[in-house]
Formats: sequence, C-alpha cells, structure tokens
Amino acid sequence: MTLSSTEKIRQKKQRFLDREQLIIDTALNLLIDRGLEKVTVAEIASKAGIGKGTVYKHFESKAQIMMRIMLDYQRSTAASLRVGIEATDKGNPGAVVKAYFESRLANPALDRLVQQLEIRLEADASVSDQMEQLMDIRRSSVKSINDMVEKLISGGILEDVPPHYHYLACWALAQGAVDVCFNREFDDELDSKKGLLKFITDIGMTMGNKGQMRTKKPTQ
Amino acid sequence: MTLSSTEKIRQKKQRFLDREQLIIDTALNLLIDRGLEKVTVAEIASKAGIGKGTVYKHFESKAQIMMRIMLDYQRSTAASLRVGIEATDKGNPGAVVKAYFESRLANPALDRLVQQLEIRLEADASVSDQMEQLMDIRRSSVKSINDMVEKLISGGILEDVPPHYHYLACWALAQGAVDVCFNREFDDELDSKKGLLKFITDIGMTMGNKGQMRTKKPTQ
Amino acid sequence: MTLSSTEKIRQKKQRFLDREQLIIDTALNLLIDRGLEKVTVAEIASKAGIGKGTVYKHFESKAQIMMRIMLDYQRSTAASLRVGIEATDKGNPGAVVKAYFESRLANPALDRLVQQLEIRLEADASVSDQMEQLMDIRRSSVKSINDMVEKLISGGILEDVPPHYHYLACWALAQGAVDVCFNREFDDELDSKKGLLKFITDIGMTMGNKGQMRTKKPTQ
Amino acid sequence: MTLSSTEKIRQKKQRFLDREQLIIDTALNLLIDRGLEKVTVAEIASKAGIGKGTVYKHFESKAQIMMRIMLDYQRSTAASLRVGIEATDKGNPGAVVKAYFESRLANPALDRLVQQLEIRLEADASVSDQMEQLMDIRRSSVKSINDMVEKLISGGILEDVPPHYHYLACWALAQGAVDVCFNREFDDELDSKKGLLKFITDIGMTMGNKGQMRTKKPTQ
DNA sequence: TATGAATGAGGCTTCATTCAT
DNA sequence: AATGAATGAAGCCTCATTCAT
Repeated sequence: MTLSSTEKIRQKKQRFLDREQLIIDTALNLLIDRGLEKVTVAEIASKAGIGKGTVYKHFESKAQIMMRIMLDYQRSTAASLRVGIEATDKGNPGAVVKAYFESRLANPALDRLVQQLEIRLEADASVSDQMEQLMDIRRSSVKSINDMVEKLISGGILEDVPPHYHYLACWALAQGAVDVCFNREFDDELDSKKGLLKFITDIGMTMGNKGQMRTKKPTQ
Repeated sequence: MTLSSTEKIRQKKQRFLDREQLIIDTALNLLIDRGLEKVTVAEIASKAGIGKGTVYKHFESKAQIMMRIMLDYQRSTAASLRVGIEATDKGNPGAVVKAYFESRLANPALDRLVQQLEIRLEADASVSDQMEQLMDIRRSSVKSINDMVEKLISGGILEDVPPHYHYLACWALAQGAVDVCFNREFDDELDSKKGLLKFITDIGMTMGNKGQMRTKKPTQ
Repeated sequence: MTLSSTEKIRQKKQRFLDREQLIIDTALNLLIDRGLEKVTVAEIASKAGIGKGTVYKHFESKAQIMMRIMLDYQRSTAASLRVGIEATDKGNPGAVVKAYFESRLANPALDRLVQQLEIRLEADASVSDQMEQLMDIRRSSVKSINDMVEKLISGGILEDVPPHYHYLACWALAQGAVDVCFNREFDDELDSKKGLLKFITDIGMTMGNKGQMRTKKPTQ
Repeated sequence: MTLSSTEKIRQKKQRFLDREQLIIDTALNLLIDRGLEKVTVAEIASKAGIGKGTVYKHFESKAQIMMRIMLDYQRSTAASLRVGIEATDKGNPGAVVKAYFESRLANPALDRLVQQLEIRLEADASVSDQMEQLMDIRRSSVKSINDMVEKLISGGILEDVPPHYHYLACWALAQGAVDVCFNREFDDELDSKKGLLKFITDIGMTMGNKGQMRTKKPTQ
C-alpha cells in the first residue's frame, strides 16, 4: 500500500510541525519545573531527544522559543475570553470574569511563567515584533472587556468608575490568585486549594458590583 | 583631640557597615532599574564606587546580596504589619489590611523585585539558611494575622471560612495590585493610578467581610 | 517522437553537468559578493534553487567547490597565456605580458577571490590532489614563460637577470594591479580607473626591457 | 627595599600593558602561521599562557584584536613613510619609494596578514570606528605622498599623469612584491629572493620617471 | 584592607555534512 | 536522484568568584 508523493510530503511536514510542538512542550515543562534562568537550549534539546542544532531549525533563538510560548498562551487566553464575553452578552453578567479567572487559573504555573517571560523579554529588541503582536492581541481583548464593562455600568450592574478600573482590579486579583498558588503558606491539600481559589474567584465576580459592597465606605 | 582606641574601632565598624548598606542600596537600585538577570557584580561594585573584591568582603556571593535585600524587605513589611495588628486590636478592624496594602504598595517595584528574587533563590541551596530565616519571619507574621482573623471571625466581622483564606485572598489582591502597577495597560496619569489602587485597596478591605458581599451567591 | 535510450542518457548527463556549472557559478557570485567566509553551502544551494543534499552529489565538500573554481580559473588563465606566447613567438615581444595582464585584469574580483581561495586551501589536506593539479598547470605555464623569457634575453630584448625574475616581477605587478582595483583610494570614475590600469600595464610591458623603456609608447 | 605605593601601581599597570602586548604578539604569530580563519581566541589565550577571559579584559572582541594589529601596522608604516618623505624633501627623489617598499617588505607576512584582515573587517560594523581611524591615518599618508608627487611632477622628475597614478602604481607593485614572497614558484634560496625584491624595488623607483629609467642604477 | 586582573565553566549560536524518505 | 531535516563539534563571549599585591 504505497502513499502518493503529496501524501508523503504532507506527512513530512506534519512530523516537522510535531517536532516544533515537541520543542515548545519540552521547553515549557523545563521552564516551569526548573525556572526561567536555569534552562539551557542544550537541555531542551536533550530532554526533547533531539540535537541542539535541530532546535535552531525551528526557532531563531532561545528568546523566540520563549516568545512563542507567550503568544500561544495569549491566544488561548484571548479565545477563552471571547467565549466568556459572548456568554455575558447573552445575559450572564458574571461569565466574563469567570472565564477570565478560569483561563488564568487553569494552569497557574504556565500563567506565572508567562509573566516571568514578559519581564524577561520586554526589552529584548530581537523579539520586539512578536511582542508587538502579543500586545495587539492583548489590546484587542482589553478593548472587548472595556466595551462590555461600559455596557454593564450603563445597565447599572457595575459601579460607575472608569471602566478599566474594573478590568484592572480583576486582572490584579487573578494575578494574585495565580501567585497564591505558589505561596509557601499554601502547600495545602487540594480541597483547601480549590476552596480558596473559589473564594477568590467569587470576590472577583462580585467586586465592583453595585449595591452589594461598600454600603459603608470602610476606609480612612 | 585624639579619639580613643575603642572609638576608632567603632568608627571603622561603622564605615564597614555603611559600606555594606551602600552595596545593598546600589544593588537594589540596579536590580529594579535593569532587571534581575542583567545586573552583574562588577556593575554593582562599579556603581557603588568600590572594587569588586570588596563586595566579596561583605557578602559571600551574589545570591547572598539578593537574599539580604529580601530579608530587609521582609523585616520591614513585618514591622508595618505589627503596627497594623496593634491598631486592629485597639478596635479598628480595617487597619491590618490597610497597613498590609500600604506597606506592599509603598514601593511596588521593590515588592515585585523581591517576588522575583524569591523565585530565583527558592532552590538555591547556598542561601537555604537565610531563606529559612525569611520563612520564619513570614510564618510569624502569618500566625499573628491568622490569630487576628480568628478573633474577627469569632466577633462576627469576617466570614467564617478557614482563617488563612482571608489572609491569602488579601495577599493575592495585594500581589495583584503590585503587578498592576507594571501592567502595560496602566501607563496612566498618576491620578488615575492612585484612584485605581484605592479602588483595589477598598476591595481588599471589604472582601470577606460578613454581610456585605455575597447576599446572593453569584456563581454557578 | 521518442528519443533513443542513449539520447535520454546523454540528456540526463547534460542536465547533471549543467547543474554542476550552476553550482559553480552561483558559488562564484556569492563568494565574490559576500566574501570568502560569509558564504555557506546552504546559501549556495538556496540561491542555485536546488537542495543542499544535491550540492553534495556533485562535490564532496565545500572545499572541493572552491578548488574547482580555482582550477577553472587557472585553466582559463593558462589558455590566454598560451595565445599570448604564440603571438610573442610570432614577433610581438609585448604580447605575453599584455595577454597576462589582460587575463588577470579581465575580472579582478575573480582573480582576487582565487588568491584568497589559494591561501584558504593551501594547507587543506582534503584537496591536496587538486591543488597538485593546479600547481602542475601553473608550473607548465611558468615553464613556457621562462622559456620565452630566455629567448628574449638571448635576443637582447630583456635584461639579463635570472629568467624567473621577469616572470615574477610581472606577476607581482599584475597582482598589485588587481588589488589596486579594491583599494579604497581608488573609488574613482571609470575613466580614471582605465587610465591607471593602462599606466600600470605599460609599466609591466616595459619593465625589465633592456637599455631603456618607454622611448616609444609600446602599447596599442 | 620597599617600593612606594605609586610605584607599585605603575608596575601593575605596566604588567597589564605588557600582557596586552603579549596577546597582540601571540595573536599576530598565530594569524601569520596558521591563517586568518584557523585561529581561535581560545588558542591565542592558551598559546599566550593566559585564560580565555583575560583576553576579554583587554579587547572587546576577536575583531578588536585584529583591528588593533591593523592599526599598529598602519601607524608604523605611516611613520616610515614620513621619514622617507622628509628625505625626499631634502633632495633624494627616490627616498619615499624606497622607504615605502622597505616598510612593506620588512615583514611581508605581516603586510599580507593586514591585507587579509582588512578584507575580513571591512564590513564589520563592530569595528567601524577603528576602521575609520585607520582610514584617517592612511588618507593622511596618501595626501603627503600626493603633495610630494605633485612637486616632483612640477620639477619635471615624474611623468605628468594624475598624481595618484604614481602612488597607486607604486602601491600596486609593493602589494605584488609582498605577494610574490608567498608565490610557490618563489621557494628559492634567500639570495635569489633578495635579488628579486631588489629588482622589483628598482622598478618601483624608476617607474613613472620621465624620459628614461635605469640609465644608471638608482638604488642604494 | 581594598583592589581588580585573572580565570574558566558554561551559555548561545552556526554550519558543514549525513542520511532517511 | 533530489531533498532538507537532523546533527553536534566548535566558536565566541559573559560573568561569578578568587587571590596576589
């Protein structure tokens, strides 16, 4: 049973792409396990079972591998968000926030890694193009959220503060929720962990909601 | 007017300690300005106006300098916290949280740096002793907080969930608040920045308070 | 109209040879344009529109490609020289020198490249066989020239110094003329360039002539 | 017998500079012996008996070492030339040319190496500053020569062609003379070598002279 | 005591060559 | 026969740390 020539070529291409994904996955695992600055290209290659040179057939540099991880993650987060926004549009006001928290908390280690990567690559001119792409995706997500927030403010559901306050407060809490997973006081059993994250997510979903909080200004 | 021998020795010690502080301060500034992985010992020495070898008279290694920055910061945060706890004991329930947020948001760049440093040094055996010290300080702070939270729960002020939920939620939000300062969507004018941080701090101070939120469970 | 089997094979061989020439030509252009050490086999293949593996069907190594360029050039120079020698034999004493200069100055970039290649490959054992071939061609040329020079010395036309002095002086000047084309002080207009090269060639044609030079302009 | 502190510091600086010269010398020898592309920084360090890192205390990069060799050589050639120009000014018309040939032929291997280096570094942006310096020195030399040539043309000593023809022709012949030393037909005994180089130098000193050359032997 | 020159392990990247398809 | 993905030796350079002065 022979394969056609085009079929063979397709298979080859697929193997090539698979290998690319293998590199990403291996790099991702190593970066999460051993920390941003401890992982070398040689190690990625060796753990992926390929030669060092092969890595450079797929990526121009170590920075590009990292950048790719960031972009993949940003795209996946943005997609989750879009689903959440659609659900909110259909009348479920908490859906965006929930989607947002869920997508970020689905793999806290990855989320945290991506934060580290962003700090690391921020000033790296060699990936500025991809960084710009990433910012584009993010800006587009943020815009969708802000549009939605404005609607919810108009609808009297959210407190009337500058719309991005809501987004950024939510971002901040999610960020903190991610980090809390790595807090050393938090080596608890899984149940407790889930409970806490739900506790925090609930805060995220209600904070800024009109009426429910701040019946009294408690500060100062 | 000659100085006594002991006085001379005291002066010498003081100069030595001043120099040590100079190294710490210089390292701190460089680490904040140029990022964790870009700063070399040579640079610290040069910017501090001393020789590289001198740095090693004060610190065994680069990691020890970083560790020292962490310890200093942890101690200062713990002190602020103690003040807050005392105020809360005297009947101002929000004071701890406020103190906590204020101490962490007083210098977000430093707070963030210390987070980075912790990740960086977590697995570094050469500083495990100091890391243990740091954890001791932290555990002690956490214990004080949890004690207080338990009182507030008993007093019906805070929601009755495992006490450390309150602490960790608060920690998470503060963490997020720190990070939000470096969010690229957040290059706003100062006023807006202050407003947002107050918005977030207020959330921190009310979240978990009984009665005010969660009159309806909004999730699932 | 079907082709005979031998015809098909001939065509195939021709295509193979064409491809070989294509590789040589592409390599040559790249080497001249971008410099000896900047050109990679991958680049040659890509610019020639063939696969990297194919290059290795034609040449055992990168060094062999370079060697081939040298041999081709040496053969072509030797041929020009033979023509010049014949003309000199027929009574035109300047013809050899003129032919020699013209063949080397016809493409100074190529001549210079070949010099670079020779330095590069001199000690490369993997091409010592071909290098020996090249030396054979060269030795044969030199012998012809020396024979001729001896006749011209006997005939009282050239100064009576060891015959190879004349050849080597001529070689030196030609070498210099080639290099002068790349001298940075020499970014002149074309006219000036031509004038200078003629000036130098004239020197080459008269130098070592007995008694006097240039009482009459001897060229064209 | 103790040394003063300043004296100690001076010694230290001197040792540092000596080491720098050692690196240059070692690099020079290796480059000449084994060819431009075969020499690695590790090798230079090892042959100089120092660590690899030490090389980088003295030079920013391998290219800077090469550049330094070029600059040193250019400066030394320029100095020889100045002496020759002064002698010519004092009434010895051949002195410049003689000085020029002698300085270039004093160490043909070095001269040739510098030519190779120039080709290699021409397009290297990382040394463009030093390359500019080098060109400045060279331009200054060329200007002095052209001034002198103009005087000699006015004085009826040199043929009336564009002044830089004389310089470039001379340059070309010197270049060729250098290369001839490495010509494989030229593995002669030393005497023959000297004779040939004198033959060529004489050509250099008479070429372009008005009326006639070599009615008298003009050298030495 | 303070210094900074010296060190070399270790990181990233390139590229000639091989070989399975 | 043609291809190009895979390989890994080898090169350049950085920087934490040491140690002689």
